[in-house]
Amino acid sequence: MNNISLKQLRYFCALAEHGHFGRAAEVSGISQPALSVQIKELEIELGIALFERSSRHVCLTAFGEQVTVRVNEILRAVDDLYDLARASRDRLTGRFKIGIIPTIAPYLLPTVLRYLSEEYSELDIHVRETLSSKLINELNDRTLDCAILALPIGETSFTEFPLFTESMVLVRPVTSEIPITSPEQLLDQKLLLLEEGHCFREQALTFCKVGTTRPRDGLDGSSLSTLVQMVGAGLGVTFIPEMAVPVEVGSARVCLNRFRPPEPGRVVGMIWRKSNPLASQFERVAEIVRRAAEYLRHQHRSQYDGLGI
Amino acid sequence: MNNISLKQLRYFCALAEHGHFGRAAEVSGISQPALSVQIKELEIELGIALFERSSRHVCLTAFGEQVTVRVNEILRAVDDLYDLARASRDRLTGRFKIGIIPTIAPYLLPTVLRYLSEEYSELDIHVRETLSSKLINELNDRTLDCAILALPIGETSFTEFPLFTESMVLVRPVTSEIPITSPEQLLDQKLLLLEEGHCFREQALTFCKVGTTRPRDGLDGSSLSTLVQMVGAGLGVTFIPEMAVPVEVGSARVCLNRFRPPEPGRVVGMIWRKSNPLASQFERVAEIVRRAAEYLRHQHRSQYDGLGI
DNA sequence: ATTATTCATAAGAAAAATTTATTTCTTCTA
DNA sequence: TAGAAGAAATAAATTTTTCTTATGAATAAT
Repeated sequence: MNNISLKQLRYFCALAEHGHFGRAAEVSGISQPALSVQIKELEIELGIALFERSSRHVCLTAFGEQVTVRVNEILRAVDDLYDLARASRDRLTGRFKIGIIPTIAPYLLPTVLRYLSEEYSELDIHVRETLSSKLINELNDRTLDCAILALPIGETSFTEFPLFTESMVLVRPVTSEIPITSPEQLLDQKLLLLEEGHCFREQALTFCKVGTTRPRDGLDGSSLSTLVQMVGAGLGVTFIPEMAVPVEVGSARVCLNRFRPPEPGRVVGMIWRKSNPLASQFERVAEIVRRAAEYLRHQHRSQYDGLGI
Repeated sequence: MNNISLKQLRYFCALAEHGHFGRAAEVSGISQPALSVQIKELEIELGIALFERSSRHVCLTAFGEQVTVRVNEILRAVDDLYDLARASRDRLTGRFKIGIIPTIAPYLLPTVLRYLSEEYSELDIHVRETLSSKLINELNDRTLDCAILALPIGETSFTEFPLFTESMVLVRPVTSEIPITSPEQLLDQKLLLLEEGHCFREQALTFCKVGTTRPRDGLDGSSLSTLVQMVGAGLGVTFIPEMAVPVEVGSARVCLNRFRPPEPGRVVGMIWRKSNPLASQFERVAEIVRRAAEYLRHQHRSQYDGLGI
């Protein structure tokens, strides 16, 4: 019930090369008898002689010659594994699946992808955009490697890496003259929100000190873009995250207001499974994402000016 | 100074397939701890994790996935070695180098090659035609696998396999009316011989009871064909081996005479190194050569009729 | 003949792989 | 929330494999 071993194959190559048991053994760092035995074992295992021994020379049989070619390929392939490992150890390679929530994706993703592919040229990046809860499931399923979403998640199996803090901005019709005195008051001005499931919805409601359970009046939008357009049409007011402002507020006839500190907002971060062996690599990835976000924020900071509430 | 082993790679594949240490171990016919240890060793050796372990699942890392493909190829290549061995064990394959002396080659070779390639379709046959002494050197050098020549050689390191006995035939000009009473007498009729080195020359001289050392008169020919043509031109007489008759005696104006039994002749046989692992195969080869020669002899037996001396 | 070279074999030693038993951690359940 | 069950890691002991040293046998060189 024995089997060919790589050791035997390496010994075989040494002997094929040197044509001399003693020398091949020396090169292989073992004694001559050890080599003799292993070669013999290999021949027994294959059931056919690899070498022709005579007192003066040791040389390959025709079969041995055929084997040499193949064995060299095998050993090269094995050595390639080491190379592959070395390459993978230092830098992320292969497929990399990143999840991101819809209230961040459109604004952050273009820059992040640019930054990432600059840093990891060989990385095959796949993006999945969906709600936090699904991202978390997919992370647990190993369908995703990491996800960018609002912290905290509160699962002990994940590492949470905070990227940046993002303020909420109030979006009102340009015609609106009503002064705002308190967050709660906004509810009376028809607060438009994202559909159930979006964490940003919950964050907005929390800010307004309203429980999630309270029934809404059915004006939920499926995207921030839709919400802003609705506000522009005078249907109500809404919040959007700071980062969405440059993209969503352009054509719409709305005005923006920042809040007085402490501004309402959320922590956006990256998470991954603690058990993922690439965990250490992910910190580098997260850092790149952070820088991408910082760059974006810097770009846009000047483009609008809000009034404190 | 440890190294990857094929065992580890097989275990790796089992685990990659089953995603469960216990089950993979069972399939591999070892205990779970043994598998755990070997996988860990492999990961340590590569310096990077192959699997992501968590309480519920064991699954490949991105790196592990890359490795799977390569390892499968490696294991397949190793298994191919077994197949190759099995194929080579029962039948001769690969390159097969056969030597043959010039006084046999042209007559025997076409038939032998046909017979051989019929029997061993995958055999890559190389032929070397030269003098016995060179053939023997090349056999010792392992440049040749076997040789067909006149026996005996008298080297203990070779196996001598007799193929057939071949008579010498006397070739005289058709005009010759001189009766031949003894072999010695032929020398006076200008005996034409092959150049120094050809064993057939020595065999002829031996028959005429003349030592090799005696200086010749410079009419040596380089081939049997030349000799026969010279005889036809009336320059003398010669011997040729029986087998050469159908090829060499056609256009030439010569007549042939067989000798009275016991006919002079030589034993043609095949030799190979005793140490060659394919020795057993060579007996089969020799048998095929023998059959080829027999066929030839049968074909030609009727084509001429000699007169006993 | 004698010596040297070279591979094979044998027996004991070292190293590696494996087993059983146990621990740790997580998840599932009552 | 305690406890049981499942799964992998670890530990210690054992078996298997590989290796080393010593020796033998065959052949070639002196």
